[in-house]
Amino acid sequence: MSLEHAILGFLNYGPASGYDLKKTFDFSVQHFWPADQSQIYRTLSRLEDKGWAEQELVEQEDRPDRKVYHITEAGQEELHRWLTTPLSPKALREPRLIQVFFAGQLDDEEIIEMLERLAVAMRGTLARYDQVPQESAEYCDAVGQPREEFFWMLTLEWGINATRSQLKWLEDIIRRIRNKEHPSLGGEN
Amino acid sequence: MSLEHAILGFLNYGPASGYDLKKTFDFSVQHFWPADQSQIYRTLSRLEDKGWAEQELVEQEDRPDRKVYHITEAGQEELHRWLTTPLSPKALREPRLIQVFFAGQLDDEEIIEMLERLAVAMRGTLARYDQVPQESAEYCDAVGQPREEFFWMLTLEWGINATRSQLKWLEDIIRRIRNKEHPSLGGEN
DNA sequence: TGTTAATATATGATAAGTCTTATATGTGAT
DNA sequence: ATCACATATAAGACTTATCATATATTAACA
Repeated sequence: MSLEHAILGFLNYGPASGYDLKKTFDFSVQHFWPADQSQIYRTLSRLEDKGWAEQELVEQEDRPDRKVYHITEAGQEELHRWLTTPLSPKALREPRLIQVFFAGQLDDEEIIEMLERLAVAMRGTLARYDQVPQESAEYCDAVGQPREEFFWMLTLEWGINATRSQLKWLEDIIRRIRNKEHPSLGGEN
Repeated sequence: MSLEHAILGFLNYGPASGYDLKKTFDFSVQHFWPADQSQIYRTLSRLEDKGWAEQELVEQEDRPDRKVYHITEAGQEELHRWLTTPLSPKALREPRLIQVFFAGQLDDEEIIEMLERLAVAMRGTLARYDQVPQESAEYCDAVGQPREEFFWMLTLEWGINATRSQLKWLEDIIRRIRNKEHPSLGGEN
């Protein structure tokens, strides 16, 4: 399971509470792996059950007590094992492509609307990617590991690259449909 | 939920049983939406509960009886509604990027191994994409709708385009790491 | 004769993720 | 004085997906 290992990955940088982790997810990997708050807490206790993390209660006076988790040796081994294990292709799902696959059942105007909406969403994604380096700069500084930062930026590059190439393709498709370079609804074209 | 609507999409081409649908999924959308057999059957009965599909028992003498499902008017409306509704960005998950994100925790050899393995998987995906047109030709002929075929081929193009651009990016990264253009483990680079 | 594959459907157990709500405290703004 | 917000954790209900297994029939194959 990916969330388990993503959490182990972050714990390997240093101890953290569920609350910390939620924030970390939201400004680092949120664009390719959004994490639910309650799922983070549940996963943390599962990590403890498996012996991959240990809990430490940190009492606070002005705020609610924190449960800070540390990665264990077994956890580090598991993280390393997972990082060097290929993911099954079943893990990959593209719900947007299902919409494209069945788009022929819509009329041309609706299709163009749908594809334009996809394009708008992608341009939004690209705009958000521009913000990520600023947002995560603080965290990068805190961790202060240039090697880590290199790979974080790689995932950003991946996202930007993938989104750009998909957007280009999308724009081409919209153009082709606008030019009626496709079989029409009910026609034999 | 995407599986529900993907099934509605296929039922909109014509009646089908769970068994038929499993085969249809396996040679059409399997590369971006693998479907579990038992999940297909459960989803079919859910579609019936919701009034989006109707069951018809087709008795057979030499083989087990079939439960053939037809889409209803309500089902067609729901399909249309879904096709024209934007998907939430939460639906998108890239487990591979989690591995890249934490790759800095591996040593350089392991990273290159991991990335090479990703590249091999992607080349395999590209090779499989080449087969899809042949595999689905039979189904396309059966449905005989050139408009549908156009959009099916679009999803293929999308997949090929996305995989190619990601592979190119990956190869560039591997080259950069081989050239030591990244901060080293434990170093201050 | 026994085995495997294809046809056809389905349940049970489990895993993983989402959405809502609850609880408790402190701070700053209106 | 109250309202919203930040800090902090967590359970309940539900949805969706996966994995293993069960059942029943026929045909091909060794």
